[in-house]
Amino acid sequence: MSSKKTSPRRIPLNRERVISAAVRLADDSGIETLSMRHLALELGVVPMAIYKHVANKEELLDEMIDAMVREIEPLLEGADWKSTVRHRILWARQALLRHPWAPHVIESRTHASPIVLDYMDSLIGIFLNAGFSADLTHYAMHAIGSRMWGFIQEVFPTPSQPADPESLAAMFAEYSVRYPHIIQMALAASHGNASSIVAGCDDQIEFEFALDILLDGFEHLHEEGWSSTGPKRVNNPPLESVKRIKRRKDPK
Amino acid sequence: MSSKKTSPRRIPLNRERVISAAVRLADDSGIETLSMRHLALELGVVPMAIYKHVANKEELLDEMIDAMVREIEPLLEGADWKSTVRHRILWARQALLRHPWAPHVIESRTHASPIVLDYMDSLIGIFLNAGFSADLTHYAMHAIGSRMWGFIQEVFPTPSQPADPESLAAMFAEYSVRYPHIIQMALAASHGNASSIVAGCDDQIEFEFALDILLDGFEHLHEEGWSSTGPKRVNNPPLESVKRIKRRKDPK
DNA sequence: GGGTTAGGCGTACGGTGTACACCTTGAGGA
DNA sequence: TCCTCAAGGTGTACACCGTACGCCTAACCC
Repeated sequence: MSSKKTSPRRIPLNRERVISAAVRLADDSGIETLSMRHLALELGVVPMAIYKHVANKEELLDEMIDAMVREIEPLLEGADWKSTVRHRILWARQALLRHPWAPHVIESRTHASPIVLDYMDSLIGIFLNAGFSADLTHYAMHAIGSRMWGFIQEVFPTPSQPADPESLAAMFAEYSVRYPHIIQMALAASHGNASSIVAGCDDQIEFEFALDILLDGFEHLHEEGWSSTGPKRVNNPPLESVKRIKRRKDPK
Repeated sequence: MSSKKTSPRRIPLNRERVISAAVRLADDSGIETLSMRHLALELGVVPMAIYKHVANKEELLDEMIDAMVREIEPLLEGADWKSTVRHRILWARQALLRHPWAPHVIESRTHASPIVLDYMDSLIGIFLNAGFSADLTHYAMHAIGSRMWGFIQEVFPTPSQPADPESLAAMFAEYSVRYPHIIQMALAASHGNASSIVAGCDDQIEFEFALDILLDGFEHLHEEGWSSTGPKRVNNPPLESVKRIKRRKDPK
């Protein structure tokens, strides 16, 4: 057909193609099936070929997180700190929802890349530019924790329910006596519909619930001149939060 | 020497010994070196011998978490809900600090064991018995997230610093221009001592900081009759938190 | 004393990340 | 036109992992 020169020549791999293929593979098939061998298969290449573009798997995972962070929208200008932070984090959440593997990978990182540091720096800057003390900003950042990346740790997902109705009813009955509070709470979450207990959670609402409690808390502490070494001066009767948050010993 | 009957007979393995050896190995050498082969070596036994007492590694990890949860002190009676929850969680934190591997393992669990469900049920019970609606309790539990286990997600730990002073100074200078806000915050955290930026964090204080903001937030919402479907009736001018926390669309 | 069985042993398989040596190919210079 | 060189794909091999499967031994019970 065509000349031998052009047709069988494969377009060469490069770093970007490796990374985007890894992201796509993790998006589609889950992070647990992302092995160097699978990725190589996907790229039509032998496993070791990947190592010509990426030092090792850890570096590949680092790059995947960078790619995700780059999807987070830039700051909106001119708004107050609270809605700026809020929008930023909810945008991060949108980016993260496209990549379900991201929380797990983020948790396994041992260091932050420049891209990640840029993101954190700009988030910190929102607080500082709003007049927050560096002290309070520091604590606020820790309190936000993984929320700054748009996720919270959903440890121990709700147990899987049996499919057939009768064993589901049996399980429900057993749980009702052994874990009455869990059942009571779960029923409220699913609006009293026992058959859809698991489906009752709305991740977005739950996420914003805790986020807003924290932002409101930061706001109060900021207004009252909070400091980690104890309240400096409090004109009004101190709020519960100000009384509470100070140095403490172990619960023992 | 002694009779052949008694001396060479090894005390047989059992489930408890396997689990406690695994916990000890993870405590001492880190979770990443806890392989079935290493554990077998530790027990003076061949790897496959372990499988006579534990179905597989996942079950072993489940049991390790159960062992950790059992170390959490029982509820103290008679106190108000807030300090009960607070003490409970700070106790959980104490148990967890003895086992640095626990957060990572907890995150990797796919289902909750009866022991874990017991713990969650009793925690939920504190809220419900204090008159919290099941609705608010549900959201509060999600907001607490991994804090109920005594940890928060410290994603991206502070980058490791070079040991020798001059390259540390160079790194500091580079960071100061590229990540000015991070440096400003870090300096405050280490009380202005640039040489101990990393050591500046006090995990316990940070943990209690966010915990107390959340508990105070729950308290306010409870007092004001919060509901996930919107505030039912608010006599006083609504707090910022009440105005804020209601159904919202995506940030888009 | 014969059978049963709990529990430790040995081998083997398929998976992983990746070190290392080799080979192919296209580009650039003489 | 030929040689050289480096970028990049290939193949083999190693150490590690979890664990399936079959065997063997010792203690116990009838």
